Amino acid sequence: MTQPAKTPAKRTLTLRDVSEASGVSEMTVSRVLRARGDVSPATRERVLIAARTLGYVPNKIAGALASSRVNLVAVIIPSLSNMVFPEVMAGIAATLEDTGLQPVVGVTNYSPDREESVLYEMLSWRPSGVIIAGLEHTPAALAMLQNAGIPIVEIMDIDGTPVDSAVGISHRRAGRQMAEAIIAAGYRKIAFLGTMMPHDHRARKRLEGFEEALAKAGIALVDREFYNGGSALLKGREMTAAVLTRTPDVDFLYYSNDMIGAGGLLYCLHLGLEIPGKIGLAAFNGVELLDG
Amino acid sequence: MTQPAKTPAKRTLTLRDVSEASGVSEMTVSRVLRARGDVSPATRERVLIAARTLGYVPNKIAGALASSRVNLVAVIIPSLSNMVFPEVMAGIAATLEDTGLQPVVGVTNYSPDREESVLYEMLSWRPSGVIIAGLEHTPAALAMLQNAGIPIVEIMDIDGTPVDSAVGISHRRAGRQMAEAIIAAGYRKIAFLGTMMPHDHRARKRLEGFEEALAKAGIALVDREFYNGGSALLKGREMTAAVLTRTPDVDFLYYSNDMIGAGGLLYCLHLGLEIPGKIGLAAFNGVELLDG
DNA sequence: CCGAAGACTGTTAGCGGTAACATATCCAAT
DNA sequence: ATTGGATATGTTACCGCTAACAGTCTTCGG
Repeated sequence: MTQPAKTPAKRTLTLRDVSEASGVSEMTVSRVLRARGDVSPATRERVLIAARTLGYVPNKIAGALASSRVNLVAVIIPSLSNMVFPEVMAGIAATLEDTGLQPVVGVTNYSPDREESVLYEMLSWRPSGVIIAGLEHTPAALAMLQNAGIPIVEIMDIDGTPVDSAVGISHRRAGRQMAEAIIAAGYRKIAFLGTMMPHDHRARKRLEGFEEALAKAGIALVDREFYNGGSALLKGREMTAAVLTRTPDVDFLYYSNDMIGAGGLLYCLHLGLEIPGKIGLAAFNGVELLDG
Repeated sequence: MTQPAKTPAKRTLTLRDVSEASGVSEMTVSRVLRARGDVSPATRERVLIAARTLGYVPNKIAGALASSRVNLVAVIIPSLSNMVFPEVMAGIAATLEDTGLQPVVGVTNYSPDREESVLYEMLSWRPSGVIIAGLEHTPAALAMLQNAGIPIVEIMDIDGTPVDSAVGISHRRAGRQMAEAIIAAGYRKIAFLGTMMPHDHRARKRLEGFEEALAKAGIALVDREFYNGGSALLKGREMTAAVLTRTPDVDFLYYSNDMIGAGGLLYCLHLGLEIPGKIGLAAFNGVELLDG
């Protein structure tokens, strides 16, 4: 079986190929391609042309091993199906844009065990840093984070103790403030509609803060409806229908996330309910929508 | 400056550390950790305990270099802010789940140049395969894909020629069928609301197919409204308002994506427009919503 | 009791780059 | 002319791990 001359047996290219094609040492090629150290313009040109002609793509695996420098940042989040996370990703990507760092996403599906294994997998690529959502981790995950010897940033929550540093908001406080605003607006028959995920600690903390503030005002939730799965308009409709049927005198619907909130809003409009007169709605996270 | 005995200067651990701690060769440790080859149960146990005690995390960079095997699959998509893409990601992740392969996402923001550089960056990690959205790429990107020597799958579109293999739907045909259905339902004053992204080829093809079918029925769009940016409820409202003001007699609104469609639907409901009597709406992609 | 066939473990030689140092070259300053 | 210091390029020794092969030690049939 012969290869046609035009397809030269396609071995993957190495620095050596470029070096031979341009008549300089591998080291010089390496310097050109990384724009490091002094290389004469003429040589640089020759090398670049050779590399481009051959279609050489550097092998970062070898480079990273040799230099023990990796331009990757591990980003570990619970999900992509709630728009908050893609938004956070976009923010991270934008920030890293001109640092030479590259985010690599890992998704845990709100499972602590998956978080642990995703983290292990990511750390085995020796990233320069870790950005991870939340402050709650398995003991093994915590140990890995502590021993990784790289910067660790825990995001989107500050109600707890960070391994290294944490940025984000207090969800407990957000829940409290939401409750206070709702009470101040005069609503009293308040229902909660949101995620049941046992491991969505941020949602849990918001609800805790919310109920705490309600309790302080001597109010309890008149109804609550939980669900599993991503945030979706349809879910919001269904859940709203369920609550309105079960508890017709409810006067406020508090959603744990924006998308089901929007679904609920759609449903209420559909029913012709007067908003915010007859019934009020609020949700957390806020796709830019509002002004029901 | 001395280190306290408890914090032993934290060098990063290697196979050698585990090998010394368990009294076997590095090779044997390697075999245990990869569950490859024969190792006696007793030895395996000792090694695993040592590894766990030390908190050893293998270095995949070195492993990949030595074995030239990488368990990564590059996934290149235009955006994360349109829910289609996170959904596709979830599907890919689920499929790869038990193959030992791991998806790595790259986002291009619909820019061909960014696609090219993201691809370059990804290929430099020598992934086992590439999954990339769309069939339109820069010449350089095409060359890289062709020369990578790994499986390339172009997804979400089949209106064109794939480098290797393509899976997805024909957006041109989808656009045509949508138009035909709308015409069949009796609507005639049809407006288009959607993305202006010059490089969203799928949206473009849908619109082309749509107009093609309209033309065949002797109909032209009565209005069109374009925008930039992610799909968002608010945008849908604004655009819908603009169209309804500019072209009051419009009887059908065709949105290029589901989220702005939902925003438009909200707005129409808000106005109290009768749907689908007075005005019809349709959108592409479909977050599970429907039944306006 | 010997040799062959497992079963287990060790040794050696890279994988494809880069850090660090060594070696030219060339030119200005003495 | 000599020298010192840029400037430009090459050499060497790994980075941490694994493929391939080379033992060593049992076990077992004849």
